[in-house]
Amino acid sequence: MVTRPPAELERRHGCPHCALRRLLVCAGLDDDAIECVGNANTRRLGPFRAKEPIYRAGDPARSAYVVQYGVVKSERVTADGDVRVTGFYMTGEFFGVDAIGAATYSSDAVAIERSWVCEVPFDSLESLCITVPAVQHEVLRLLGEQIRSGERAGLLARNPKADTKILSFLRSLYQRMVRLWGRDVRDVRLPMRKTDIACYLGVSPEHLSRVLHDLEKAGLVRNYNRSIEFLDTETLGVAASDQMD
Amino acid sequence: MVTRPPAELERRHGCPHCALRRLLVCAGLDDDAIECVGNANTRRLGPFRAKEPIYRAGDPARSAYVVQYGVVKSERVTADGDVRVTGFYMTGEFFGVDAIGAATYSSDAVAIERSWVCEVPFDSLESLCITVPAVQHEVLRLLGEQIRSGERAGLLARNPKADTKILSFLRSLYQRMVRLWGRDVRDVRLPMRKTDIACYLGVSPEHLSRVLHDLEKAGLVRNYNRSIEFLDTETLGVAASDQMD
DNA sequence: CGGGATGTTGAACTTAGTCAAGAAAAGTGG
DNA sequence: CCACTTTTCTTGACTAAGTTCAACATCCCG
Repeated sequence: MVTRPPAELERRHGCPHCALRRLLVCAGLDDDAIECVGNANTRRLGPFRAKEPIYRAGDPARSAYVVQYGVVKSERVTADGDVRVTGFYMTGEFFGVDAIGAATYSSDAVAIERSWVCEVPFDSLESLCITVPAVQHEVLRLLGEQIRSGERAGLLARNPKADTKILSFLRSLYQRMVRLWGRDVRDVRLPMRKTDIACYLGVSPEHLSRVLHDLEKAGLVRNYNRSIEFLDTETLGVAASDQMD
Repeated sequence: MVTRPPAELERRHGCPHCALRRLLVCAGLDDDAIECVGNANTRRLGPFRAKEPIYRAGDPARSAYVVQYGVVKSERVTADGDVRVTGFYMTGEFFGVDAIGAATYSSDAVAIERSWVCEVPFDSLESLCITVPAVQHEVLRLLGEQIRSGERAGLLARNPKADTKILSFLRSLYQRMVRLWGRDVRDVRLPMRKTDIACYLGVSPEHLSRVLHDLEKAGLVRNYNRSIEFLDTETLGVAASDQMD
């Protein structure tokens, strides 16, 4: 059964076709053009409870998704048999896009907290691209952005210093949250487990714990048991060029 | 001045519009449809000599490229001021695709050895996508593949064990070369410098040297000064599922 | 045939992972 | 709402791994 996400978020990102709508607005289309999005087979799914999968590795890949409200992580089993988190997705962000042109998803997508998502079938998207060139342009831009953000993440991961990786991760997450909420938020708390962050960064949980302890002593963050709060937004928010590596 | 790459390669990948042509053949188009590719503004560039840039970070991003013959690397300066290699591209592979929808390139693309490339302007590609839906489909598939390969590289990079990273890197490179040459090659030699590989993997050159030494003792590779030769193709060529992490 | 770039080797040092035990939350069920 | 179990996180001591520094060998290019 599908219920609705909290009212405030409903106002901000709430239309059932939020994903495509935002895409189209970016593409500079007028209301008439946007109307035809109603024909696309997008639909809202949820709520997913914490730990509930949206899709699993091996499922036939048919749609991308946008987080409408909540937080989703993707993870996969590596060849050695360990699990590794491959991404975190917050309100308004796409996931599953990496499955375009693949037969099946290569990772699980799992809700971290109570979440709603908007499903965007690949074939609907594709036909919409053919109909409306501006949408195609916007979709290509989106895919390019995906490639770039993946590259940034890879660059971050290759940095041998764990401290740098962790700080960069916090920084980029902070920036995403500021972009999302549109204001300078200080009391933002990360919803994901520390183990997930450690797993994402390829760092041992113990070491992450120690580094966070140091960052707390330095006054940059406050270290809760289940989450992290940003304190020194000056240092964390510095220029986007610093966010990589 | 533009001369032509070696004759054998000319036969295999030689048409001036090789990139799009291959794309279209994959898309299942007939010769008539492929004919119209001639209208796209693709052109062959080269030869670039070793260390000569194809584009630089900050240049306005207008085209993707396909390596027609040779090897190209991409690299960028990180926030800390070190240089890091972000990718290697061999004959038939795309690079610069990550700049789609961006104002400028974010990395340098540099020839590693004498190379020819085929330029594919973004706007030509985009209008071709609008004209021929099958091309659009194929381009989306290509971008999806780019995202996935970036994800695989990131996963590899996050593996804490340097040995695993190095072996995975060799393995995936070996598989790419087999795919490229279409036969089981044993005497394949990697064209890039060891320092480049170390830099790409985020490992010190010294450590890479030691690991390669061990791999040579184990009979997996032969370790030349400027390059690496694959010996134990059995172990290196194992199932594609092993190539990540 | 130099001279600069590239690669190798060894030793000391630094960093991060592992193991094990304990503390703090969060979920669970009465 | 409270006690109990489970999960998640922290802390400390130890160990393994990789970096750094320095010296040397080798190769390639002009």
